[in-house]
Amino acid sequence: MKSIGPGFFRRDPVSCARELIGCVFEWDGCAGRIVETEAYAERGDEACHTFFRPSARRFVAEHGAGTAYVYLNYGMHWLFNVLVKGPHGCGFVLFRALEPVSGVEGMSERRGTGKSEGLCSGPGKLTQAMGIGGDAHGRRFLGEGTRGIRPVAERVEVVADPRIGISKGQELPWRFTEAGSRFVSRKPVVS
DNA sequence: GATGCGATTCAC
DNA sequence: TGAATCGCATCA
Repeated sequence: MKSIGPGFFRRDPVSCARELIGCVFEWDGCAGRIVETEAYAERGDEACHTFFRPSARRFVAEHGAGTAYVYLNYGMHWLFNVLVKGPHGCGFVLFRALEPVSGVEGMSERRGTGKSEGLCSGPGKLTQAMGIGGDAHGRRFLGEGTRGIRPVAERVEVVADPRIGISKGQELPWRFTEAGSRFVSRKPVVS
């Protein structure tokens, strides 16, 4: 079975984020089509952790492309990123929403709800549904055991619009969603 | 050891 | 639309 390796993440973060739409993210028996991502760039992006956190800059320096960057937000939500290290710049791809494919029962259990549309429609909900926590931080996961990413099976139409929930860098259209998907955290702004 | 804040979520 | 929520990074 073909799957995406670390080489996929040795390019620029924006291309990675866009091209991950439609891929299938697998994590310990759960899987979902990636329908929403965001790109963050190490340089020149005020919204990126590297802009204001020395520890994030250290993380980039000390880890390889394809490593998981997981952190706790609002004191309660784990957010899952993949480290990108390209020749022209590094950064992260934030996984924001999935269309559940398998392991849906486990997802519902962890989320405490039965509706499939809202199971992974947000970065915090996604990690809770998949059972991803801080123990994944700094770990490689591509092709490791039951974890990995499968490439797109069919062509998908991708929409770009501004990233969500940030106070700086809003001018960059670095949020990517599958056109018309009902599984995204919010419908993209029509521009 | 103290402080401030946030790449969210859910209920109203 | 608004408030909860609290661990972590950062700085003193």
